[in-house]
Amino acid sequence: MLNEWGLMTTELSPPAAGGRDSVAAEQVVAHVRGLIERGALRPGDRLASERQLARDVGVSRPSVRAGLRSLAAMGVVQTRHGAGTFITEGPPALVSEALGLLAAVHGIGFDRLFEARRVLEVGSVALSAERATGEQVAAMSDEITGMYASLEDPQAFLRHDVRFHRAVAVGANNPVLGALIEMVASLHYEQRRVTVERARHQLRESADMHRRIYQAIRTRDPEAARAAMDEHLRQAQAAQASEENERGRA
Amino acid sequence: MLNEWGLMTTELSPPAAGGRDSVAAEQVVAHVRGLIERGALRPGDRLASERQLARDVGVSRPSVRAGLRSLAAMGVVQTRHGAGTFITEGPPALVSEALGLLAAVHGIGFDRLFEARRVLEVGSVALSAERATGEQVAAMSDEITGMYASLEDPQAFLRHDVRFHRAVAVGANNPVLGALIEMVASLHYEQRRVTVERARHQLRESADMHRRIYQAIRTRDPEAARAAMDEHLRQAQAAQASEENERGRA
DNA sequence: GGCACCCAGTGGATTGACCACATCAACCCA
DNA sequence: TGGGTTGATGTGGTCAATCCACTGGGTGCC
Repeated sequence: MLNEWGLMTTELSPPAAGGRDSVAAEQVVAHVRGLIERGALRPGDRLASERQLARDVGVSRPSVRAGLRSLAAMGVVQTRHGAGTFITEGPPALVSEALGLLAAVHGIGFDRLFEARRVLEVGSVALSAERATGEQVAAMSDEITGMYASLEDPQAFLRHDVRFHRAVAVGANNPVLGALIEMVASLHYEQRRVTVERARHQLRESADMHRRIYQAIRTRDPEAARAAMDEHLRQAQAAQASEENERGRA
Repeated sequence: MLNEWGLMTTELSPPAAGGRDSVAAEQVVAHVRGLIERGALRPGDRLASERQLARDVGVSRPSVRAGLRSLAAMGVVQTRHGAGTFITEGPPALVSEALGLLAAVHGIGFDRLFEARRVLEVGSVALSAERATGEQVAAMSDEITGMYASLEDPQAFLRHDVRFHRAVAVGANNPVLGALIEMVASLHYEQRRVTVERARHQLRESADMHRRIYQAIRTRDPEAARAAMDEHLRQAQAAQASEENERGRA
């Protein structure tokens, strides 16, 4: 699919992307992809055993394992020792480890990651204000309530925070945006588990901020929702940055 | 790292040893990740040979290959037969095949993909209007010029189209956004190579549209840039959708 | 009927061997 | 002397055979 570089190889700009990998393993990937595209494999379904796949595709078992490992690294399948290999279940999700490694390789700072998240979530909240169902809006409301109820428990507060943002993404009814947001945001969660403890006194302010976002969605006002989310994330980014600096001095 | 496992294997003699999942290959990934995070591996660098890595990490060569295959599937490394394994060079990029498979598994339509791209590019063009360097703006201008010069050559036009959008993403100076946009947009290119041929008579209109985006960036007007890009992509999405329908009837 | 156990099937990992490819240096010929 | 050829060497790609660890369900015992 991506191999049509005939379009773009004209200059240096595009990723050189030459190295075509192993044929045998790619045959396995193509085989599974075919089954998926034909609808023969759905989320949660179990693939044939490695030994059986080897016979089906006509390659050795190590090659089958290589192909399945590629699919697993892309988050398409999950393997359970002794049980089998299964199409990944649950909401569409990309492997955030890939983004983490990409950031490490290119020395990408936390601010750039946060900025990308802001673009995604600001766009997403506008869609959510336009088309979130009553049920989805109610789910957001629940998390806001949970935040106000957890002002003395940072870890619980963070849990509701995360789930509110997830609910907003779900309300946008776009699984691609949802997967992208989750991939970027998941790189923040770990760090925030630490920082939220020291931000105890800011929890009320944060809850108010989230409530403003919620109300904009509730009243179907995309522009207000966009503005509120933008302000919230800019503020959160600044807070995280100052935390970063303090840790740097310590 | 190795000592830890050495201890465990000695204790493995009694059948009670606690189970670990798929360790060997992950050790390789962790090893390479460590080298990257320590700055010992930079883009373009060659990793140690598989046989050497096997000795370094203390696992077999197939396990090394499994780990490297995971990293390759995530786009972190590229393997060249007979030459070695290298840290992926060029601008930061994610593997779009993963997104394609994700879309196939969950039956995600083209409109959702296009919508995600719109969110990303609209946000990106605003940043680009704020902070693109003179050199970057000039690069965009070149592509606009190229588009007007290629009104009779759809394939060349498309090349400039793609490169203009890339230039805008680069101007945003956010490698994460750039990688995300490229991942989503690359799923469109293949299809557009076909559709652009039949849209010959719309090329001038498309060029005008792009020029409007460019001028908004040139005059440092993020809101105008955002609006122009939004309109452009909504229109492109609609055009593609109608093409889709026609192909369905044919 | 309930429980423990066992076993067939599955993925995980290793060894060893062989093949295909890329690279470069030594070589040979013009 | 110069340039093309060729071979050695090291690399990744593939395979076969084998054993280990785990899961899940069935079987037999209590």
